[in-house]
Amino acid sequence: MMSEVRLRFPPSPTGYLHIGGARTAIYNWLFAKKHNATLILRIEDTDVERSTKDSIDGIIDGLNWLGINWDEGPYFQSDFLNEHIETAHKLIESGHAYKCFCTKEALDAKRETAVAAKITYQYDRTCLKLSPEEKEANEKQNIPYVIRFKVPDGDGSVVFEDKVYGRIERTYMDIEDFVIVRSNGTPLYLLSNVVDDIRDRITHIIRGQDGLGNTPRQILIYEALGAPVPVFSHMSLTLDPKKAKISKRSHGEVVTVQFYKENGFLPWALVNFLVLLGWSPASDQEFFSQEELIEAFSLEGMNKANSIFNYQKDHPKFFTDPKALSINAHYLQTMPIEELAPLVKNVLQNEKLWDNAYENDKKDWFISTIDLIRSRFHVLTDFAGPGRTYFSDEYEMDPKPVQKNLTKHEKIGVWLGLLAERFESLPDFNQEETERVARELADELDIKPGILINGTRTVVTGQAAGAGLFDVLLAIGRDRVIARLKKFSAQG
RNA sequence: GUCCCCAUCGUCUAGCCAGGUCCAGGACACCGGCCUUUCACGCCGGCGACACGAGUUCAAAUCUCGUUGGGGACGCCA
Repeated sequence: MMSEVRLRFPPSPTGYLHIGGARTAIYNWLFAKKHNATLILRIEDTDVERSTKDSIDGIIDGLNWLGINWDEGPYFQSDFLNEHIETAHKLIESGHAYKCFCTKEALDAKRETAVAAKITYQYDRTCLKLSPEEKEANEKQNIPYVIRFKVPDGDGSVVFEDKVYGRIERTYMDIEDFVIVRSNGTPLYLLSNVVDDIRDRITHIIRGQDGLGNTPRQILIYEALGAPVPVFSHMSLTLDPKKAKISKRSHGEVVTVQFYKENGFLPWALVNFLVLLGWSPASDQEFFSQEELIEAFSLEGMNKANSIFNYQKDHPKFFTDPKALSINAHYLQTMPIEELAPLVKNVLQNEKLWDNAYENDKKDWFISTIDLIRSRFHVLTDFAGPGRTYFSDEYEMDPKPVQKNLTKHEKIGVWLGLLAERFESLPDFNQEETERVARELADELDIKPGILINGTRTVVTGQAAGAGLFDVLLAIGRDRVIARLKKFSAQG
């Protein structure tokens, strides 16, 4: 019987889900799907000081939104504290760990001295060398102690085969006897994480490269416990354009998943973008359905070099990485329109632009209109921004086209008033007729048709860009077009 | 200070493991042209990279060593 493949995503709930964490979750999820494995969500909430309920909710909400589902959990690390402590005591009994009575102050002093002298600091094993009598005396006096893992002696080393980075070796001498239980009796990450992974029978660990340094120490714990060591895969990190690690603290909202949810991203587009940050398929395919991505995914395609999340603060055109935007636009413009409609509904509802008729009497109009205007849109929120003019009579006038297409022409008010009349007397308000009439009028007035056409676009939509004008006119509808033109003409 | 990792266009990357088909391919961005009534639509084109230095070899982006640069870890955080 083949042994079960099990993975986990273990966020610590000290903030919102950020794109780096999401990327880790996505890779674990893809690997799990690909190998028919079990994915576990485990909340590592043992840092009581910083863990919050809001953060847990935010992380779960973010994962749900992205469509990343898990098979077990969420489990909470804090539920297993006793097991972690028991394990530490087992390690003492088996000679793999020992009590250390050194005070934090004494240790800090030693460390500072070493740093000042530019000497590498490592715990000097003072307490390992304690005689049985001294130990007993310390214990009788109830001197607080931490539990340290005893790294094997000699010039051996820990070696493991990372699925991404290859063979990694770390000599015992380079590893100090690390603390696994605090003096207040609570366990530390290195220990808890391993104990939980053993209990959860985790076989594959996919995590950030910042965990690479922990791996040799964790392997030592697995070995001391006689537990099978999982397969490790470390992945490159996501950096900002200055090559600093991204964090909510220094980068703000742009690095949170929530931000993309609020700014009109399609969840799958974000997944698609994120997965390409540090991974590539064997082909040069860039857009994937979920099935295709699971099929294509392989650790082989992981890039060892860190990648940059290329967003420029205050960029006039791109509010996040341009590639993310272009991937989102691609999905927005090509996805089945019936799938897009409810998402647009949601955006319009949030802006109080929704009309229930869009799902009944005006359904055909609604569908054809969003299909028409989406070709220029990049994010869902565009439907309520530049797209607002289709759903409301109150819309912004972009000053640029106003200047270029209206203000520049003294008599434009009169001309557009005339055009409105022609539209009014048209037996049939369709594409051919509206265009014919507009061109005829331009001819009579001896002006270029573009003047009338661009002026109309500006008045009717407030925008410089958009679909073909005569399609736009039909979408907005005869009555509203005429009313808007007349209103402008009267003001002009 | 110690240890670990990495290095191809501005960005994401292909190619590297099995050296020649690579004066290095794709995508996004940028620039130009075309189309057009407009445009962050579409089409066509352009710009643009093997960090550096040695070595191995008939041949190196690909293998080796070094240099430089970058990142990460060294906590009674996770």
